[in-house]
Amino acid sequence: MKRTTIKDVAEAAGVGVATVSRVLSGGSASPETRERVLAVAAHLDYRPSALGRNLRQQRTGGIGLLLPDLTDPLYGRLAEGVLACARSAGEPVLVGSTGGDPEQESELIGMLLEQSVDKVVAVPSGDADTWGPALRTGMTVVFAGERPDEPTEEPVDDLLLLDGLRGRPRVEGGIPTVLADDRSGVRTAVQYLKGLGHRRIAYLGGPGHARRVSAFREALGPLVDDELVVFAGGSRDAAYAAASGLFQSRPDLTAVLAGGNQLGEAAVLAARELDLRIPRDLSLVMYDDVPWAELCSPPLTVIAQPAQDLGYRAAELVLRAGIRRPRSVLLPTELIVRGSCGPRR
Amino acid sequence: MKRTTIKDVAEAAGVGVATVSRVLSGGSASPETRERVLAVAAHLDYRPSALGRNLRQQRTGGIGLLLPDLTDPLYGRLAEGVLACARSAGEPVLVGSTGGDPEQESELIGMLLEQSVDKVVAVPSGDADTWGPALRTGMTVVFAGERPDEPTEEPVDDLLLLDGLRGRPRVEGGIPTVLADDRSGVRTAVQYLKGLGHRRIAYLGGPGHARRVSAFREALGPLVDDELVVFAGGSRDAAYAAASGLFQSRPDLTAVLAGGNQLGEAAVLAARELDLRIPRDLSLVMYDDVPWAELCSPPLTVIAQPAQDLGYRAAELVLRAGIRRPRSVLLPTELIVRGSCGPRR
DNA sequence: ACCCATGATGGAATCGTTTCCATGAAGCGC
DNA sequence: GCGCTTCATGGAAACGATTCCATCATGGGT
Repeated sequence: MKRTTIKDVAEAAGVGVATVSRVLSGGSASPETRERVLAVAAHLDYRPSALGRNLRQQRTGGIGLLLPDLTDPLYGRLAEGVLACARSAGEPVLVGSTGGDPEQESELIGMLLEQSVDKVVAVPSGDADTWGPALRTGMTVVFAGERPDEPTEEPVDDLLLLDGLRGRPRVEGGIPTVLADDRSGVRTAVQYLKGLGHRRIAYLGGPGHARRVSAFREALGPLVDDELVVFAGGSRDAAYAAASGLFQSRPDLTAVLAGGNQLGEAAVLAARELDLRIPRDLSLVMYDDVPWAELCSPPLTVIAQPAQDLGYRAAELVLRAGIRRPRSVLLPTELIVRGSCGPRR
Repeated sequence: MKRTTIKDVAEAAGVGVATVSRVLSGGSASPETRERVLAVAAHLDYRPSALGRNLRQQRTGGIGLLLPDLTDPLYGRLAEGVLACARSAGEPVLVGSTGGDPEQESELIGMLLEQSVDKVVAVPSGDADTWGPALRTGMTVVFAGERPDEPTEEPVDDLLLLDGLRGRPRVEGGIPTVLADDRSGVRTAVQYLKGLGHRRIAYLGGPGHARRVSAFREALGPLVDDELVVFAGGSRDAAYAAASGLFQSRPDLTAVLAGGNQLGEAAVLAARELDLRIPRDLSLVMYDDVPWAELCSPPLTVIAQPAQDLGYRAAELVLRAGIRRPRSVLLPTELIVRGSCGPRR
């Protein structure tokens, strides 16, 4: 049950190991030697061991993928994107799910470090401190879908960051990031709701929503009401509690923008529980298009992000790093109007 | 930017590399040496390279995870289970998504082989041929959630297999498998529907549903109508087409069991399109509980599988293999009654 | 006082691959 | 025919860890 090594192939073909290695990695060799080696290798079903190669070359092929939760369809799609890109490049993918916890994230980074994985795509939960060690050892990191919260949230800062997206060094230390254009997505949704006559619009947010919230405030302008911007923790229960609390404390609101699909779920559930009819009593726009949005009755109006592309592009960036200095990318979002929004009652 | 190696630690601590290795892996060493080495290692932020270790030990820690599609919440949960178990064991996880295609599965197995991953949890798409190479090289494989289709589907065979679940060698060559108890899940659902008075009950199935279908036939007994057992390919479109075709060709059916959440989705959509009201015109039971099942209106009655446990147990088995010869496991399913089933109209 | 057991320690081999370098042969121009 | 270049080729080093084995010191028993 021993693995066949390059040495076995070399012996069987009557050549040296160096020659086998060259043939297999495309180096120069005489046609007849090449043919013989190839034949023998195929016959012995030889597969070069990635372990030996990586150890020698001081680089592990393979990319790491860190995200908060594979259960969330958004991240599931993102992961599929990364997997698709990695597969076409023939690279293995190591995944870890952080549960949104910076500490677990940090632990998982440690594991990747131990595995000598030097290319990572991450939906970050932690901040600069969490990612410092990774960067210091020379890991190539690309963030996808999220970006570590900035210490300050002033609009001017955010504008600078957007500017950075067009090529300037990033505030986080130049980590390239693939994001959906939340700003424009939120703006479109808010304007749509405004156009329907809504004035008291709430934002139901989760962790890491600094960008979306600031876009929300900006789009709403003078209409913004701080009481209508609420945050829930990461869990389903917290989301439900937040939604329910919001609807009960402010029965005057007529529209709500849920910042993620779990929050949207919570909003639908809470509304049903409180006998608020959608869209008659309450208009709802949910961030992220998921299959069940169409199954809901009424079907939910959503802001769709190209989740799979997010992952694919991020993986592309991380693989190309070194060849070309990676730049950040902003992908478009789309407002998909279904049936969960109506005119202000 | 060079990695700090065991040699660096050894020099800095004024000892030999062997001593460092021993200290770090719990071998014997004098207290003061141990302390000094530990201090130096911590100070240099030393992490042993998994590459070196694995190469030497001829075994890669780390487990491979192969499943059809991370986008499907069922597999997402299963993956989270595997990840949770792996994390608690400190093992990295390599994932691949096969798209349900045996050829891609085979390719991914090849990649795992190259990476010297010798422990794999898989939701298999291919058959014995696909998995032969993996087994021949001594990989420890555990199947989860699915089992490769048997060449024959005779009930007697199936009974033998169930028997096998209690500990006898399996037909596939003894690969341990962690399954949800589909047989009992389907039976419960069918009896529930029968109890509501339904007689013409359809099964809407997908690839790899041999077990569920045979359980369905068995539970339905003489009521079974071959025209009411339809299969769709893996895609959403195929599922929708199958559901729509079924409803149109047999308007006399009064209940349907959808064999997976994508099929359930398709059924809800098709029913809506054809103006069939659930549950008035049509009762629906869906396999697998997903968050949106509760959001649907009416909320869907489902057969819940412990997807996360499936993954966790499978990972446990694959990690324990060698210590204890792994046995197959059957986990219970549960019928969750919500609002999508009514009495026969 | 001597010898043996015990335990700490470091050197060196090893895992499978890539890659540098030396060797030898062959081809070519003069 | 000689010397040069060019090319195929194989030996050996290197990667970073573990582990076998030899060495050395110490301590206890006789």
